[in-house]
Amino acid sequence: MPGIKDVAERAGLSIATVSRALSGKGNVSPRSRERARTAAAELGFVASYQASSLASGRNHNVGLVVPSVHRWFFSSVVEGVSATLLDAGFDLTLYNVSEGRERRHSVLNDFLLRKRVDAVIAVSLELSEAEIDQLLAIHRPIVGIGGPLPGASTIRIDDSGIAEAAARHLIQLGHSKIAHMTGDAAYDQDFRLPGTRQAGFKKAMRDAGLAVRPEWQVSADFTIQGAYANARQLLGSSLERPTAVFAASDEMAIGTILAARDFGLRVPQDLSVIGIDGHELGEVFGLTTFDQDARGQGALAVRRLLARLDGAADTASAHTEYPTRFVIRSSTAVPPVDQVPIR
Amino acid sequence: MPGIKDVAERAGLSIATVSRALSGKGNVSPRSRERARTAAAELGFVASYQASSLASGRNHNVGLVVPSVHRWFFSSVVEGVSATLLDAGFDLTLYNVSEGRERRHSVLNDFLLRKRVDAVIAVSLELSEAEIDQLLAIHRPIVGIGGPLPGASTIRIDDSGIAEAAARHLIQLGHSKIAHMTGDAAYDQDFRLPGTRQAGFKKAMRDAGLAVRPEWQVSADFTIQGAYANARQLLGSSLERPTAVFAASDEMAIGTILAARDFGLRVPQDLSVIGIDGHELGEVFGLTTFDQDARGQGALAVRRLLARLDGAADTASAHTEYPTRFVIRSSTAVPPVDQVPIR
DNA sequence: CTCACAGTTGCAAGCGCTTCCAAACGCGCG
DNA sequence: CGCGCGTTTGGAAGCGCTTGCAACTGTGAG
Repeated sequence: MPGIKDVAERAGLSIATVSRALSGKGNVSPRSRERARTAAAELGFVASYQASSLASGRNHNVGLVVPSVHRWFFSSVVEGVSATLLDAGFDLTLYNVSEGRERRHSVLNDFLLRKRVDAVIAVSLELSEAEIDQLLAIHRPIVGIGGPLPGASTIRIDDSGIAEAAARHLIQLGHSKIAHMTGDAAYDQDFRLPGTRQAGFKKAMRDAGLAVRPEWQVSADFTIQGAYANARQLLGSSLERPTAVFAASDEMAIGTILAARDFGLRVPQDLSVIGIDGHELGEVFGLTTFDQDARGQGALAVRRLLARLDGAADTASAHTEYPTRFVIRSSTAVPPVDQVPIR
Repeated sequence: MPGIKDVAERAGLSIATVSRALSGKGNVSPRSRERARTAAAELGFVASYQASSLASGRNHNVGLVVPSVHRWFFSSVVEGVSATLLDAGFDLTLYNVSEGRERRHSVLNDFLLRKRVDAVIAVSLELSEAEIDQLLAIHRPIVGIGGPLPGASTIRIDDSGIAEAAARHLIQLGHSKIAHMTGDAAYDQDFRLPGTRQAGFKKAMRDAGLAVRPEWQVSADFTIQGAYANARQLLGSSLERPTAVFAASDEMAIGTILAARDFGLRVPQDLSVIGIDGHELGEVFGLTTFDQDARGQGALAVRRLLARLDGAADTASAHTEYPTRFVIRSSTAVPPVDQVPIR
């Protein structure tokens, strides 16, 4: 395996000049640069990351911490991050901490601290103060996506505002019996967003003078199948049935639609359903939703990190509210006539 | 940020001894080991990966190349790989080469060759000879999952056998008008599996003396939404309709079921559908399928690599046929009576 | 023709570890 | 009590790059 020394010999240059020529830093005459380049190409030389990291302190590697890689939002972010990073010549080290708290602990402690990453992107992670301190202590740029991350730069959508708008959309259509499917309590430890979206929902209901019925507040694990099971409970119950469901994610909205179909409920004639995400599958179900461009959020996070690594003005605590797009499809409509508000 | 030197000072030992104590290699008295450990703990010292890699040649990092991170199979593999690797104290560098050929090229050339990874796992990548040579040239363990990878160790399921069994299942139920939804031709460049599964399907049909009608051979991009669109074409066509569909993946099977529902077709009364994968969503749709434990395949790949890194006997070209499990649910049944084979 | 200066280049000192080697040590045995 | 052996230890040489520094080159101005 060729080293920079071999390239230097072949090019008839010193190691130092070759290094500068290939890295693009420092002044090198066009002629030397060309020589170094061809020599490197001929030998198939690529600088060793570890050696150059060690010497320069720069790793060309960012760590991405996600709570799961299966759920739509996370895999979309991974995709956006990955593509942007690869373009910039950076490696992506993935830390999937789905297995719970200890795993996360060891990741934070043993892995991120090993100085292998130049920066870290944390997605939807609600960290303890101690964990945050630990992260900040390594003095590397951090950006959080989709969750609060005190002390770090964050990118997130207006969860509560969107939830409010979603509920309002249903209300304006004439619905008053609106159920909300939120994230599991178990998840709320990590992601505050279920709570935030729930808050937006409640606000809209309150503002409209509508009751938030506890029996219509259900939760699931953010997956289609989880939501499906719980929506069956909700819709199959002998109690009064809501005319609309606002699900905190598209996957849960889809699960709800599937459950509705099982009971012969037509969407939207018998039941309106609205989600949040912009899941690719939404189109198949005609799902009305708020499209949050998760890929784009990932890409933005990377761009921001790279800018900071390039010494951009300190945007350490820049908070971006990523825009969303309201996509009205066919899963929402006026409530069934025989069920207009009684009042 | 503390270095090994600080630990040595604090412990009253030499750098060399501390290194040995913490890495567990070489002889160190229990007393010194203990001292080194506590000193390291007190300082929060963690050895720098790049320095130790540079010195030792071992990286504690494996590269994972996947064609996508959205599709079920890949994200499941990522999960299995990630968990197993993290347990072993290894980092995972993710290369998502979904963006096509050039991206893949640059990944292979610039990234993997940078000697940052100790081993690589390539998922469903059909590589050119040159690319394979390149990979093998770095002299690192490689294992391929779900696709052929000449010269490397591979893990895969018996694609053609399973496909054959799936088709046979339909045939034994009495179906003769069987459609097959395979992977897009575009994908076949990368993954030979659509072709392999198709071959199994055709064999079963041939063996049963059944015709493989070209108009019932459709393909999609392996996603639910892609399959949905194409299944609508298939089922909505004015031509005769098949009584069963064998989809090369669960996601495509689900897309097919959704399309069937659109046309008022009941599954399985009017249409039987069978898939391959073991997708979590299969349960919601009562999908009959062959469960391939993708997570497990990822985990196995890692274990195999680690064994090789530990100097296990050369299993460089070990090929494992990963077992699958036939899961019969409610999406397959005898064909509708008014449509029994005409012959 | 000389001087100053900006643009190039090479030398060599690290970056923070691992590991070879030889020296120091402790022990049991003759 | 001394010797030899196996164990433990520290010194020091790298691993393959980057980069500060000083030396060098060529240019245009004086």
